Amino acid sequence: MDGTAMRQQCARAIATGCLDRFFLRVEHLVSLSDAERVALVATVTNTACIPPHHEIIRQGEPAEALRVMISGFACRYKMLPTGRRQIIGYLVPGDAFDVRATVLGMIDHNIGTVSACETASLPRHALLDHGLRDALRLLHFLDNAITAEWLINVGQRSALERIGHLLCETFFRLRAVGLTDGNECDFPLSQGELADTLALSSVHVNRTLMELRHGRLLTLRNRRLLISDLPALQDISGFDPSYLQLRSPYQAS
Amino acid sequence: MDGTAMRQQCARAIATGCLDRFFLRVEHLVSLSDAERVALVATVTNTACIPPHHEIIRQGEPAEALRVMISGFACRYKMLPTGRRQIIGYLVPGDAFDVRATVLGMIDHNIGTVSACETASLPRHALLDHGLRDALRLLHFLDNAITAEWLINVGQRSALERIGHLLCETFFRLRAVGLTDGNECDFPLSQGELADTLALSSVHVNRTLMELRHGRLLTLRNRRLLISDLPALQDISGFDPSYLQLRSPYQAS
DNA sequence: CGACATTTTGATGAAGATCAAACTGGGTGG
DNA sequence: CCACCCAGTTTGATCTTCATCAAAATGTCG
Repeated sequence: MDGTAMRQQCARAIATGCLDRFFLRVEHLVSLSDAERVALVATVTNTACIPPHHEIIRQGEPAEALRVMISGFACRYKMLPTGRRQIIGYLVPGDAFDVRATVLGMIDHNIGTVSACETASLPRHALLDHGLRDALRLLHFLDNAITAEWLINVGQRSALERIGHLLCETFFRLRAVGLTDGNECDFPLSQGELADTLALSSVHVNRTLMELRHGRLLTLRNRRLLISDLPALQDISGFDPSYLQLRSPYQAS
Repeated sequence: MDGTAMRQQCARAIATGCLDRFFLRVEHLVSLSDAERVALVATVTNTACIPPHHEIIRQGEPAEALRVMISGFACRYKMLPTGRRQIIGYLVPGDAFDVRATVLGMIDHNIGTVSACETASLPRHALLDHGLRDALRLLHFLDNAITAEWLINVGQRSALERIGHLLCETFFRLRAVGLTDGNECDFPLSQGELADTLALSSVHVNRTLMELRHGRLLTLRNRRLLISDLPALQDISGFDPSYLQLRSPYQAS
């Protein structure tokens, strides 16, 4: 159950496919050659497995390499002196932890796992390649766009809309890296975590989820999300995927 | 009263000091040589004066140059289909409109003036200089950090804390570019604009401002902000300026 | 099985929204 | 200089959404 031990223990070589989701993600933005992909996989210095509900990065900790999600869900968050927590973003497979860390040498928020996660580390020098450098910049722009959308979500939308919007967003992001199965996907967030994300109480999240279920829009059970009527869900939650910058087959609903 | 006409009319040469606030801002992050500063001023292609409450950039509009605020307040915002508006950031003198525009060729939100504004445009090629390129990257990181802080503000803080936090933030930002006068500064936002920023109703903003006034923390009158007790204001609003990345004399309270 | 986290349900309370109207104050034109 | 206008501010009354508190039900995993 000890995190450090667990990480070391799991730092076995992960198959060559460890960056596959990352490549899928990146190729929504730029094209990489086979040679570039192979070279990049070769630079992976470290892989780690982290158990669920475990802190990976503490705010301000030095972090020069770029870490990439291989599998699992993690979240960025900040704590307030009152003990309240605001989750400011999710990391899904293929996402980079924080592109800024490669410049600033640290991350200005905490990152913790939601489900069990595997990560890979790319050393800074591996990121200088032109195509990849551009892609990372665009990925960072995207983080930005998502945070702004969350601000709008929390600021202007009702509980029902907020939940619907987050579920749409996550579904689209997972679909973009090939992690959906029809209209289903993994969704390991507890209602308490949803609450910390959407600035609602977990009780209200619960009641709103039931409302969505009774409206036959979606079911969220056993860490699995099934969206029964995506267009309707997008409609009631005001979700427009264009800010996610996904390539066409995934862009449209 | 017509904006386009007004812009053309005002597109006179603005004195060589037009980037002074921008340089003050940038030099919190990197050092520029005199030569670099002179060269940069020489590349300014356009200056404009825009009247108050006027849209400058509409979402998606092409915008390749980097525009910089010379004077005045402007805001970034997005509209929802319901007609509600969320302001997602403010631009004060010395700020760049949107660093991403120089890469993406467009801005993904609207920008409008709050008070009358002057802006300068720097063509893309002028930004390749190494020191400045780094600075722009850091400025972009900063936009990020501010947006995340706003998400926390709207998500987790009470009306009183939210208003106090925004006022502290703005005061610090203005002080960093030499636009404060003791514990006073210009603050041209209406209560309705504060409401759209903080996700509150303007009625509630009004009542909360009075509460702050009665608590002898600050006065906001005639578009002018006077913070009577900055440490106390920071304290009640949970404001920690470190995310603004300002150099030391302005860093501490 | 038993401990523990998570979900569900109920009852009550509070922060802030909404609606409506009066008041203020600066700017304009006569 | 005054009358007027319009935007913004202030005040009051009422309503809604969501938070909080508490406890029961369900599920999970060693």
